Amino acid sequence: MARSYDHREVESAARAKWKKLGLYTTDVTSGEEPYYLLVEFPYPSGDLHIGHWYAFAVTDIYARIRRARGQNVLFPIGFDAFGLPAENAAIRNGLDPKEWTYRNIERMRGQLESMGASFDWSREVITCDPSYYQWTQWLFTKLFEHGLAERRAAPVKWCPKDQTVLANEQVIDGRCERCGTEVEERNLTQWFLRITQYAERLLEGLDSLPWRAEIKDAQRAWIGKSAGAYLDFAISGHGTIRVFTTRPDTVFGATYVVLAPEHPLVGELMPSLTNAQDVSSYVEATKRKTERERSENKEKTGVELKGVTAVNPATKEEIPVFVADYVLGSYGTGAVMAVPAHDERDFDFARKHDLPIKHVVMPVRIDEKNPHVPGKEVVFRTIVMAIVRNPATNRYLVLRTKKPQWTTFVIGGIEEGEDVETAARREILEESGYKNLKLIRILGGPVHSEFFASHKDVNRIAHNTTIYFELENDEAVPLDPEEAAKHEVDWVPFEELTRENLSHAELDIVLQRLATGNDVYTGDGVLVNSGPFDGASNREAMRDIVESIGGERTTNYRLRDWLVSRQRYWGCPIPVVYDPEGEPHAIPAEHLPWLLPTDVDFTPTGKSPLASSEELRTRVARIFGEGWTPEYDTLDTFVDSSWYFLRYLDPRDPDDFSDPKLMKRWLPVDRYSGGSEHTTMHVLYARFFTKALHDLALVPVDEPFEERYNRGLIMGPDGQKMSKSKGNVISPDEVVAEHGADAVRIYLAFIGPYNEPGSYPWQLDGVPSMRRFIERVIAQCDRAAGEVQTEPERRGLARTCAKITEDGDRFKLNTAVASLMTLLNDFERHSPVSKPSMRGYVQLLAPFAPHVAEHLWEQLGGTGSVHGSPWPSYPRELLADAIVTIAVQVNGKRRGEILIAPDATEEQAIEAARAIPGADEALRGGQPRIVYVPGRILNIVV
RNA sequence: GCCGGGGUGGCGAAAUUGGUAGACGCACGGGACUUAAAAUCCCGAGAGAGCCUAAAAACCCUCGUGUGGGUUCAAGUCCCACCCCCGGCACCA
Repeated sequence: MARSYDHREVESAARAKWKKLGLYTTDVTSGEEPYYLLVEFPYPSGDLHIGHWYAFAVTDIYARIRRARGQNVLFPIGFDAFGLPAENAAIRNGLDPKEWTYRNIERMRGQLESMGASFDWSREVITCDPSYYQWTQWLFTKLFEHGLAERRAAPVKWCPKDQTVLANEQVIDGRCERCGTEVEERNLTQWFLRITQYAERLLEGLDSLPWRAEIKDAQRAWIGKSAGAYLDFAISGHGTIRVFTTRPDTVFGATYVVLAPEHPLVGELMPSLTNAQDVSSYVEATKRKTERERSENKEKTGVELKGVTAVNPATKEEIPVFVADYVLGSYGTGAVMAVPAHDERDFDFARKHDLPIKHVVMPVRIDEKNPHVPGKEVVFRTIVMAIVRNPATNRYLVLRTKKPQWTTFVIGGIEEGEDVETAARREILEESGYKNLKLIRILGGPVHSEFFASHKDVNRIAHNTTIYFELENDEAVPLDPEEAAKHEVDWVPFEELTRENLSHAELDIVLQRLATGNDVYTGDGVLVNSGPFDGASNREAMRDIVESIGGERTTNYRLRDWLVSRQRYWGCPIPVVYDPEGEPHAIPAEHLPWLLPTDVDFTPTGKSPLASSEELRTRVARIFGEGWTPEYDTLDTFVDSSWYFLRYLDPRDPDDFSDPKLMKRWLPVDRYSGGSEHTTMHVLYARFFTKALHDLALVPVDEPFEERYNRGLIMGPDGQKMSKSKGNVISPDEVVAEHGADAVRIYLAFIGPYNEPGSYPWQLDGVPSMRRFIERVIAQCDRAAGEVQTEPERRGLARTCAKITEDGDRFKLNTAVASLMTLLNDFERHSPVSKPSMRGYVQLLAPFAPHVAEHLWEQLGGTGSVHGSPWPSYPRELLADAIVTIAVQVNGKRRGEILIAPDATEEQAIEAARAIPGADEALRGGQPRIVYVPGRILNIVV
């Protein structure tokens, strides 16, 4: 008989006991099996939501499992406490951001404690506290001294509502990440951290990290490495334009050059232009557009720079120069060579502006039905293939040849001096007699195909250009009898133009061009129209082409330098002052922390509120002298969170940002758990900080996080994202008050695997069902009797203990909970269970339901705290079953099962299987093949 | 569009990495207790046929892990093609 329990009483008693025992204060200096478990610290918004519970309660379970296994676990907590909401509260309600923040922290501490989480509160860090940001500032000055922080003018994203600069990462679809306002572009002098210097190492470092593919790939995409080359295009009388391209192999096909509107050369060339007016109004119009408008409009616009031309360094041809906003000023050199035949964007632009399209890479099709015959002569031909449609019947012209039994389109060689269309018309007339044809279009560039031409007994390599005609009428001249004897003319519907019916290996590519009108070929192949490189593989020729035209092989990254200046009050002041000449100087360590002034006006003006502080100005003058001026901007809050895991090791140290000995012992963080939204920003920044500080000999490791897991998302009961407007928000405080923290903890662990992102709807019956489970455990403890453990009890405990250990390490706490439930089911079937066994059970339960476990531990006569008692180590032989059930199959189909020792011999298994009629029958007939996997399966194959 | 992750009962999910598919839980059905209900406890359950029956159960058979093919004694798991959902990136040359 289960009884209800008063979770309030049990929880407060347990927490009081832990506090008295000081159970969760980690001694970081004792070196026994240190394990650093980190979870992203929260922003003190003032209210703990269910997502926080999911983040902290489930990781707490794992911290407790590790501790129970005898390890010294560091599981710290703190607050990422600088940020916009505090300032908004100040602007809107006239509150002091500091007071607002600390009040929220106070409130959230209480809520976090209601989880029963085993945080070591003595190591709490608060990023807005001067004792913390002093070291954020100090680290910034170190980066500055080593050239990793620099000040430069740059076009920056500006949010007109928040009156601040945004990092690229904070712009989502051209809108401010926070308030959704469309962002503008402004040119300001700003502080940057030079993360791009670490692009390659940030990329390489990923290779050896055991993270999930989706995390690594997201970071790789963010870094966006591409190998290519710089090529220089001479401009008539104006030096050169340097372009970046990943496809230098296509330079022979570059038919124009495009500059981004921001490109400095546009201004320089302006005086030489005959259409300077048009060009400058285009550039101005682009500037006025938001990022969003620019990318929304997929129609490619642009203006030719009339009066200047560029010279293609490969062909020496003069080609036009354009300015167009489909080229980004911020990537590569801000200029591209346009190869419309082999680049989708250039193709769109060329079509729109009627620019020449020159094909230089041919796709390759080898006819596997008709491959080259070794030893035969190889004959090369340039040919044309004509697709002719009769619009009246909607059928296509094919020839059925007799000698090799082929069905083909009209096909033939292009003769000296002939163009593609003339050759095609001639061949159509000769082979089919039709003469009134309307040219529709040429289907892209030539295709390189290889096949064996049996009628000529030669291996053929053909460069085949396909041309598409429609029949104007079916007037035809009679065929030459010799020609007519060779083949017969037929008309077939489109559906019959398949690889089965036609002999062209290049059919797929031709039909796709016909159907989609998209002639761009971006793949690899054989070069053509490329001078000395004709016939070579484009990949293999890449290096030589770059060399031959004096280009420079290089690598480009999508990653940009990290803009850290914010025109905000509630952030870490950038520790810099300017001398009378305006040169920046790092503030010396003795003046740190460089305090945030308090005499400021928060009203947004487009400038940092710090600029309104009289105290800051006089402070600078007093310390540095007359004429010296302060830096008014504050740091992006991502800077604060890029090193907090270092501070946790030595949070109160007044003389250093962390302790070198402790860093050596505890780093890297063993496991870091957080939200997938931080994969590309926070985690990348923290990795960058670690590498940079490692290079300055300040941090012993090169990578901060050994393991990184992104947790899933808790959805509302309706499967939708929780939001106040949808009315599907679950308030953890209410659920906890009703059912108790332990039930909520178990439910969150049980809801799904924690080692993968995903979304889990909140099931309303979920928490009560876990409560029921807890009450069944209580009932079982009440019933416990006797001091002698039975063998099955010990086996069950050993197995469950092993399962929790294994599943915990994979962060699959859902199946760990299931194993506890399974064991309880077993115990209930064999009730009563001995007291030592129930004590063992309560130990295994303790990480999941720490309060009630403490209560039961006392009730069962356990000494001290259950959380101070490491799990007993169960002998390995308890894990192996003496007898297992294995399936018996006949020809792979299950016919029954037998009970047998896991190490039984094949003979014993077969003997046992004779009891199963189907198996017995199979064993009797002839010589069955036996597949026996001990402990798993017996398969009889007849 | 590109990259990544997925698709298993009514639902959340398991499956030792090729070896009894659906553990564990929710919801559901039946029963016990109760004057009754709630709570609790016991039993059942992927789908479908067959057999036995007054009806059921046991039992046995077939099908079954998005779709279609393949490899294998054996496929949720491996290979090929395709469909759908989720996440990231997206005019990055």
